[in-house]
Formats: sequence, C-alpha cells, structure tokens
Amino acid sequence: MVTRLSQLFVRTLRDDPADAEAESHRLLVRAGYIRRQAPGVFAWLPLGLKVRRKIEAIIREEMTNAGAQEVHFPALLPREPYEVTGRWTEYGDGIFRLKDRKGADYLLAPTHEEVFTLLVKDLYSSYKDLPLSIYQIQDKYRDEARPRAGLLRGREFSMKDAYSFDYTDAGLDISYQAQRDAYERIFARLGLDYVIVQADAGAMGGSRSEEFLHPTPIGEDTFVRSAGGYAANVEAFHTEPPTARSYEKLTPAEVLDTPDTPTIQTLVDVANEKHPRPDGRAWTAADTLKNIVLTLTHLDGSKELVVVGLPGDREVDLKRAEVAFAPAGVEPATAEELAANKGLVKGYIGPWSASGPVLGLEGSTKIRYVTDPRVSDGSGWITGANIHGKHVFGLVAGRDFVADGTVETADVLAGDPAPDGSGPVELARGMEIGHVFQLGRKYAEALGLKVLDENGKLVTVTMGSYGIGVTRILAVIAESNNDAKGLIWPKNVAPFDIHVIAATKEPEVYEAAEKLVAQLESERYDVLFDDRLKVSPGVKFGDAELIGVPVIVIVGKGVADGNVELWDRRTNERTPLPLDSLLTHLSTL
RNA sequence: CGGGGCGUAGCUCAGCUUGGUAGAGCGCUCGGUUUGGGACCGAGAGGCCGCAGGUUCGAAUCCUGUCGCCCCGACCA
Repeated sequence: MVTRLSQLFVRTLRDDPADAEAESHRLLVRAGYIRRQAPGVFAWLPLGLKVRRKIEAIIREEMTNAGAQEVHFPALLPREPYEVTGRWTEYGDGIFRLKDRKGADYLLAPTHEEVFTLLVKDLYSSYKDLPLSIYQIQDKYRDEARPRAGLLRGREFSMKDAYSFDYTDAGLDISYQAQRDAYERIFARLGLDYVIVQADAGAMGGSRSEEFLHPTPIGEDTFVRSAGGYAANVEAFHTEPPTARSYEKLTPAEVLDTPDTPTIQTLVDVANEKHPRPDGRAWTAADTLKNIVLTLTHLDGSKELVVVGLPGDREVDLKRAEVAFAPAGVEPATAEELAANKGLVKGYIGPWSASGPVLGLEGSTKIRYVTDPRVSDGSGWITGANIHGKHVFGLVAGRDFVADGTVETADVLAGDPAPDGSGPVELARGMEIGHVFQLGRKYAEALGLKVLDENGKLVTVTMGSYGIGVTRILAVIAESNNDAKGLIWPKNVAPFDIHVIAATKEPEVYEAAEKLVAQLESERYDVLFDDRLKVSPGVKFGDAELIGVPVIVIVGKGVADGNVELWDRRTNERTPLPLDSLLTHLSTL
C-alpha cells in the first residue's frame, strides 16, 4: 500500500515546540514522529514507529547472526526476584513500583536480569543446553530524577537486552565477543559513529564491561581516549602509579611557617617566596598534597568521614569517587562535620605531625586516610602540618606516613598518560548507545541457576548482559542527521524509501504521479506520496524537508515532456531525469 | 534535592505593570480565488487563562498556597 500524506496520521508543526531543546526532540515532535504524554514518556505516531521498526529489524538480524533467540517478557513483574538479588532496595527511587489489589508489590522492570535467569533455571539443567543467548526488544521503565532531551533520556524507553548463559569462563568470553561483534555490525549498519570504552564494572559486579559511546557534545558521559587506541569512561580510567623511589638520599621533612595559606594557590605562592626549592625550580600545585574530607554514606545508612590525599593540582571527581567507594555514597564533608573533628585543622590538614600520625586508622584522628596512586612510596610533598599557619615540606610517602589504601578519586585531565602506555589522553563527551557486560555468576548465584557439568557436578552458570537503547539510538541518529530544514534519515532507517511530491495541481501531473507511485510500489519501494490537492508546493517541499526521507521525487510540469526531478535531501541537489530512467537511477542509490 | 525560567486555543505567543465581557498568527471547518518554496478574501468552530483559597461590586491580571512543565546541577545497568 502506498502511504498517502493526505491520509497519514500526522500533523507537522510550523513552529518549534517550546519545551524541546535538543535537536532530535525538537525535530521529532515538529515532524510528527512522537508526542509527549508525560515527562520522559512519549506516544509514537506512524512515522516514528516506522523508523523504530527499521532499527529493530537491523538489531534482530544481527542478534540472529550472533546466535541469539528472541523472547519476550512482561514489563510488569513481581517484587520477589528483585528482592532476592537486592535490587528492589538498590534501585531506590529509580524504579516505578506499584501494588495489586491484594497489596502485593510489583515493579515496572528497569532491566530483566532476574527473570531471564529464572526462566533459564526453569527450563535448563544440563551443560549440554549451554551456551545460550536470548534477547528481547522491550520497553523499560526507570523513574529518572530528571528525564531530558526527549527520547535521549526517557522514563519509558525501548531496549534490546540480551543475556548469555555459559558454564565456563571461556564460554562467557566467546558469548561476550559474539555480542560485541554484533554491536559493531549494528552500529556500522546504522551509520552511527561510536567509540568502545572500558566501563566501570562497579556495583553490577562482574569482570568485564565496555560501553559503546556515540561522541557528541550533548552526551552525558565523559570519556578519555589516546591516539594509541586506549579509550575508557572517566569513571573507569585507571592511573598507573609511578614506580616507588628510594628515599634514602632524601632530606628529612621540615615544618615551615606558611601564614595565610588556606588554599593551594596561596600555599604555592608563599612557598616560592619564603621557602624556594633548593634546586631552583619553582614549586607548583603538583608538589603539594591536598587532603580533602569526604563523607561516605554506607548502604545501612551509617556515615563515615574519610580523607583523600591527592596532588594539589587535582580536584576530587565525585563520580570517580563514587566508583572508588562503591557501594557507599560520597559527598564533600560539610563545615559542621569538619568542625566536629577537632583533630582536623581546616586548611592545614595533613597525615603527619611531629608527635605521630594524624590521619589514618592508626593516626590520632582515627579517620581513614586514602591517597591517590600518584602518592607513591618515595614521593615527597608539601602538605598541612596540622598546625594553623604551618606546612611540612619534603614529607615523603612511605617514610614519613603510610596511607590506609590507594584510591582513584582525582579528576582526569587532558594529557594524562593512558594506563596502557599508548600516550596522553584527550577528554570527550559521548552518549551511551550500547553496553556489553560480563555479569559473571552474581545473578546465577543469587537465584540458584546451576547445571550439571560433564562430571555430573553442579556448577553455577556464568552470565553476560548486553543492552542497546533502541529509542535512544533513534534519537541519536536524528541528532546527528539533520539540518536547518529538518531531519535527514540514513537510507536504511528512513521511514520510507522514496517521498514522491505532486508539485502542481494539473490533473496530468497527478495522473502521472499516481502511475509512478504504483510502479515504484510494484518494484517494492516503500513510498510516501504527497497527494494533497489543495496544498501549495512550498508547503509540500517544507514538509518533505522536515520529515527527512532522503530520496524525494518531484513530479511537476515537466512530466508533459516525460521528466521528473530527483531531489537528494542530504545534498539538496535536484537532478532532472527522464521518467523512464528513474527506476534504473533509483536502483543505483 | 539545589539554582533559574515558565504555565492563556491543537502549535507559537500577546494581554498582567495600572482589575472592567478572552486576543493574534499558524493550524482546523465552509465558500470562493490561487498552485514550483510555508498564497489570498469572506464566514466559522475552538479556551475552567494549571488548580485551590483569598481580596474586590468585579480577578487571566492583585495576595496566599499548591500542582505541573522546561533548562542547569546533583542523581542515573
């Protein structure tokens, strides 16, 4: 069936919607693809659904190629499985919860690890049944604190989630690689630029995790990459500690007057003025050891103060600190919390004093003290002497103080060396469009998914989970494929193959257009036909540009001489073409 | 949760300062004239002015409260 614009359920808007900021959001609403129903929740109109189905089709094909089988779970699920894995609690406000008439708890699933695991447990009990990869394309629900940018971060969104089940670690590696390869094919077919970055395995447990990020300034993730091929989410970035140095030849630490130096900059200035380095080089912020007090909130609600020591030219990156201290929450300590510990001299906090350690579980404050990897054995620092107006110079890690541990909380700066030695990194923003994850045995263990192996012994299954945000991908494609006039879909996800415009009102033009459209249809092209009789050409052109089908055929007065125009939406080129060569020409596009 | 902005017709907005019968453009309906870049004329339909209190003879407008939306941040497999 040819789709006629006169019949299509759509209304394009002349003005930009006032509540849409992101390009994709603005254009998808204006061109009549989606409509907002509630914050982060959208209705899909025919145009939007068609694009969505095309993306899904590509994903399905590649899932099949990767050996995964499609299943489908409900979005509405009971509490119990999520209770067993602890996620009913862990998700906190992040999920939609509801009760049935009997008062039983349900949730709208934010992701489906639990029930996939249980279904496999239900059906399978032998190693002979593995490996198994199954997936679904299904709507997920998360009660985001702040949904934004239309489809880019919604509270209801479509996701392809796949899960692999193996009984050996080597098997998991193979299953993981199959999904990872499929993702590369999917994003290549969608024409989506992506970077695979190492991700934080963090709270989900498991060993290996990579994110597919689409580089874009409106992305929500910051990642680093080196020219030599290293790429990681900043949260997963790992600082290679400098090799330990011998401190035999180093001079002893000395406490010096540094009045009015509550900040790193004032300290550096005073140090250079009053206590210049013996070797003539100027002190810099990187020579100072800054000690930041953080408050951790543990899962049981208890609070703990912790001090992190890091080079003075670095700030604490709270996201990295969250990862470092997970599952505890991290916040900067408040002024009250600082004041409550009289061992801490604001502005002059340090691990050491002449009378013994101050910071650290063994120190006088009994506050846990952890340091940046750069604070390696043998490194010397200027740091607070725990006396107002005094700092200690040449304080050497390993000799004068020992931290309770090493922790990555410092921000990553452009130019930092990649941990694999592939050179300095640069920072960029990206939008997460896919995530592959080796879960390991966490869920199988919690839910009791075991199979009998070759020796008749029960072994716990090891799992992977693999997600692609279908609706987010659609938005990301729209985000990077548009111009001032509207959307410009890549060919393989466009809602139609060809958009035919009857550009004048002459009956001959309409007859010719009708004939052409019928012919295109018989050639299996999916055609959108702008057959609106009383609509002026300008409006038709404008709508065609907004809707963004990449190939447009204009049927106008030229048909009298057997000519039409082929309009390339992307390049904006219009090529006059004899009608009888149009089909041949289209087949080359 | 913190900061900022905004709620009036399907969409974009004016009106509010200084209280007095609800407005414009686009879209929609009918008739007519138009038709290669968002045409024109005429006639219409469409609004609990977010919601609730209050002040007032009278409230879209002033006051109080409340709900919601958008943006930034925090948060976010």
